[in-house]
Parts: sequence; structure tokens; C-alpha cells
Amino acid sequence: MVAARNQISEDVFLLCGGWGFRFFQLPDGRSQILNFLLPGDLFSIVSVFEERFNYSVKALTEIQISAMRRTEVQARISVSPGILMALAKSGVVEVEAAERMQTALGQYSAEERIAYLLLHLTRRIAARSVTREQRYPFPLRQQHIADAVGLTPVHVSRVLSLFRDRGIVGLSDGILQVFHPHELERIGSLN
Amino acid sequence: MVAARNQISEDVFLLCGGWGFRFFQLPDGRSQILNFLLPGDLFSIVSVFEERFNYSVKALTEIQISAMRRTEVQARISVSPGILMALAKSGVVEVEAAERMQTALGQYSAEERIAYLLLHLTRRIAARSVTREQRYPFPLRQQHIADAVGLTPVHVSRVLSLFRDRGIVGLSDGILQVFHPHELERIGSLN
DNA sequence: CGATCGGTTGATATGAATCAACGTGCGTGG
DNA sequence: CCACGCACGTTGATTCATATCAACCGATCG
Repeated sequence: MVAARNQISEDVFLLCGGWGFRFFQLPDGRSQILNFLLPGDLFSIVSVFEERFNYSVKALTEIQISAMRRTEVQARISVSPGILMALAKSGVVEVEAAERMQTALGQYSAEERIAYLLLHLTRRIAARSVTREQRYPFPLRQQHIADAVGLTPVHVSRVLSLFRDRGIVGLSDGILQVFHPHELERIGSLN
Repeated sequence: MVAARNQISEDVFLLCGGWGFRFFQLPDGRSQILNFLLPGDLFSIVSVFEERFNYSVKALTEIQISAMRRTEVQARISVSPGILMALAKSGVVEVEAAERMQTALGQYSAEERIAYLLLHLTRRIAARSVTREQRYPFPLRQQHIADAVGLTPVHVSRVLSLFRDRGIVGLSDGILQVFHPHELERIGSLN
């Protein structure tokens, strides 16, 4: 566990290398993954402004983290307000992502949700590194997919098998391969 | 319709009076309510930074809206950066609300989701106006509740009947009355 | 007075959860 | 090096929560 809920931290964290995820855990054990963290991501924009955060973070791979004192960040903001503008804009991106996920969870079927998640992640991966032949590093277990889209791992397994049988995607050994991107978009594009 | 998706607007809107809601509509007709707008709410913090918004807004009651030129808002920001800080903080609140809703939609059952929505709304109403005896103005139709929590209106009706039979809440004539707040929290508090 | 809208209720269908068994690969300790 | 346990995924049978379909009711309104 990299960070736990209700902890108070003086620091703002940035993921420099590796993958992680941020999640919210309910007292009865259920947990909802809020987003996956890729290199370059702030844990959450919220952490710049609030010292107590109500989410937890775990690593998916080996990770590198960089920490900045919150006071330091805020000092820099007051000197050069451009930083604050940049932060505000990254907050906008965070809001939009959360609201799209909200829509997916509220309206989409199991297949659609999983397709949406895969699309969303492949785009983020592609934005950060060169990919070839639609092959993406993908260190999630089916349990993580389940916790992100609100399904059980066994149902995730069934849907992925279906996608595999239909020749849409293949997922094994930490590699996601998208054979039929157009079809994946048709299912999960959230237009 | 107060504002439609993919429209470009030079203005940032503020709801001054009445109720509305912001939603995302899918091409096949499904729609997800992202949040309800109460007096004093910006339509969305996103609108301060982006001219194209990917949501729509509708009124629930008679409403009063105030519009500010985005250029005007941004000019003021550059003069007094305190405004930007305030906006950033309200963005944080928006992110947190969206993520809680994400959790509710991903993990909660029908009863829990509806209880959560009612709790969340009553708190927001109470923060804005004096209420007595746990009676809250509540201009939503069951269809709106359904679109907010990702259920069908008929199932919403069943769950509300259940709540009514159990003496937890009553909802009619635009008034929500919470008879048993403790029980409502037990069901939907999202701790 | 009929039409429409919002809500209720019952019967049935269905998507996803649950329960359970099994396979496979892998790390660990003997 | 082997044997065991464990994590992860798959698959089948069954159950359950919610959707769907349909009828009906009361209020409101032209």
C-alpha cells in the first residue's frame, strides 16, 4: 500500500515510473478503483489542496515516486500563478474523466464498461510511449478490471473470453493486444 | 434545454435561483445525470477553462441564470489570483463529488444508491437554506432519480415505496421528508 | 371529457452474481 | 529436485437483482 485513506500527508506525490491505482474502500470490503496511475500522473489534484485524502493508492508494478512538500508547492504557486493555472487545467481533466466513468458505470452494460476501460487505458498508454501493432503493456489482474468497472472477476473473465473469441482483443502475460480497434470503439466509445 | 452538448459558449454560467441538472446523453437515448444544480452553483468548473462542454443542462424548476464572459472571468483571474485559488478549490469539491458518485454507481445496490443520492442532496439543500423537521424541497421526478443512479424509473418507484413502508422517507408533491435519517445514513452513507 | 403524464403494481425475462470445481503456473520450503 | 500451497483464471450450474412489459390509477390540462 503506497498511501492509505484518511492519512494526513504533508506531501504531494507524483508517480515517476511504473503503474499504480487509486481507490476507495468501503468498510465491508468492497472497493472501487477511481483511476489508474501512469508515469507522470499526480496521485490526485486534490492532494495539492487538501492534506487529508479519502482514497488509497497501491502499486501495480515496481514504482518510482517523487514527493514534494505541499507548502513548497503552494509557495511556488504564489510566486508564479501559471502553475496554478496548469493545475486547475489538470483538475479539469480529472473531473472530465471521473464524469465519463460515472456515465459508463451508470448506463453501460458489462461488455460496454470493459470496452470503455480498455479504450481509455490504451489511449493513455499510447499518449505516453510509442506502441506498435496495438500491443500495450497491461499489468492489471482481472480483479483490478472488476474493481474499476463494478463487476465480479468471474464476469470479467467471461466478457474477456468473449472478446477474445470474437477476435477483438487478447489479454495475457501483462500484454493487451487490440486486434480489432474499430469494434472495440463501437462497443465502448461513449460518444 | 438550457445548454446543449458540444455547443461552444463564450460564457460561464451560474445558477442564481431554482434547480437544474447537468447530464450526459448517449446517442441511443440513455442519459446520465452528472449532478444537480442548486442556487449558487456554477454549471461546471470545467466551463471556466473550456469553451466546448460535453454535457447538457436542463431546468427542473423556474430558474435564474447569470452569465459571465469567459474572457472577463479570465481577466479577473490574472489580476487577482485569489480567484483562481478559489476556483481550484471548488474544482476539488467537484472531483470529490464525482468520485463518490463513481463509487456509489460501481459498488452500491439500488437501495444504497438511492439512499446515497437522497443523503447527498439533503445535505446540499440544508447547507443553503434553513430547513425544519427534515422537510426538503425536492423537485425531481422519479425519472431524474433513475437517470442519476443508473436504474429504471419503475425500480426507483419500488425502492421508494419500500423506504416509505419502512418509515424512512416520504416523497411527494415536491417535498422530501426524512423520517428516519439515521437509517438512511446506515444504508447509504458511503464511509 | 378525453388525453397525457407520473407513479404504482404484477408477471416475466435477463444480465450479472454467486457458488463450486478445476487447471495451471509459480514460489517456497522440505 | 520435488511437493505442496496459493494466486489467477476458466467454466458450469444456479440464484438473484434489476429490467422489461403491461395494465391501471389519479391528477392535471386543454
